[in-house]
Amino acid sequence: MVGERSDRDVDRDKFVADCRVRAATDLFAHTWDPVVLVALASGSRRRRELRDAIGGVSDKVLTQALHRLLANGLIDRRAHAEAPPRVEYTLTGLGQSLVDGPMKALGHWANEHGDELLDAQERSARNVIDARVITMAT
Amino acid sequence: MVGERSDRDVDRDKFVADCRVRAATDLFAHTWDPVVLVALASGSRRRRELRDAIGGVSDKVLTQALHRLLANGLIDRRAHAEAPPRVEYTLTGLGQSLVDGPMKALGHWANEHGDELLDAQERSARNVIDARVITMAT
DNA sequence: GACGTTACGCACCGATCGGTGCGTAACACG
DNA sequence: CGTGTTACGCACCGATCGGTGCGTAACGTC
Repeated sequence: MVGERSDRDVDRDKFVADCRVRAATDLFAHTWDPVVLVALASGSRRRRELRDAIGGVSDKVLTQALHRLLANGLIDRRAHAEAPPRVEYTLTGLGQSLVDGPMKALGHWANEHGDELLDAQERSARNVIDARVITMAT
Repeated sequence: MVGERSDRDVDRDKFVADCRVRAATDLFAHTWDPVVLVALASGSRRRRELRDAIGGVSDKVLTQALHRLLANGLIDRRAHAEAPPRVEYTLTGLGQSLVDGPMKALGHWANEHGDELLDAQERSARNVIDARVITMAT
């Protein structure tokens, strides 16, 4: 969402209470962006290493994620003139601050309340299933 | 993303490093969900109040957001048998903990580093424009 | 000289996201 | 009895998301 900001977003920002926080939450909008950040939290990695470490990301989408993170100034890209090509991605100071602050807080919250969250999700999933069964039974 | 979890997600969870954190970041995946949460941080609100306070949300999408937040156990819904109908949405303990912890941290980060983020975004946007101008000029 | 590796790019695709517009049940008011 | 309000539901739509598959430039290896 961020990174493909259009001009009309300026208008939209008038309406939402705190557009700064909006810009921040948008950093989590894409599935793999936060995952890449935590993968880079332990140091710089090559593109292939990232892909393997994360697992389940398609090549194209990883590229897009890296492009967004670069555009947002959260990571750095260093290409070495070798063969086969070697490209290293690293957290910038900004990216590091995001990982150390909000994402760490999110991790703590997930550890403490993750079970509650999953329980609630399961419960509502069961309710949906129950409702489905009932409607099919009648 | 969460709330419409399919069965194959169980397979996917094997790959991603920390699926707890994934479940947490997914809470920010939908544009308006976090906004609704901060709107409810100051106390319970009616659906219409939410819509007006946020501004720019379509009626349908607000409903979907509320459904997800309910399914995730982050908010409560209390319907009063009146006319016109009156429905109050409130943060649950879980929702409150999410707002007080991670989202507050995100707010702090946005206040401190929001400008850096916007600067980086603007810079990359200008580069894209420049590249476009160059290609059009040639 | 064929083959593998790396880091991409590009075309195509189904699924999902968010928005618009319209309908509705229940009641209150004039 | 027509009008307004509230909290939805539903159909339709363009845009975007993430995935798959294929191509490629540059080099080392056998």
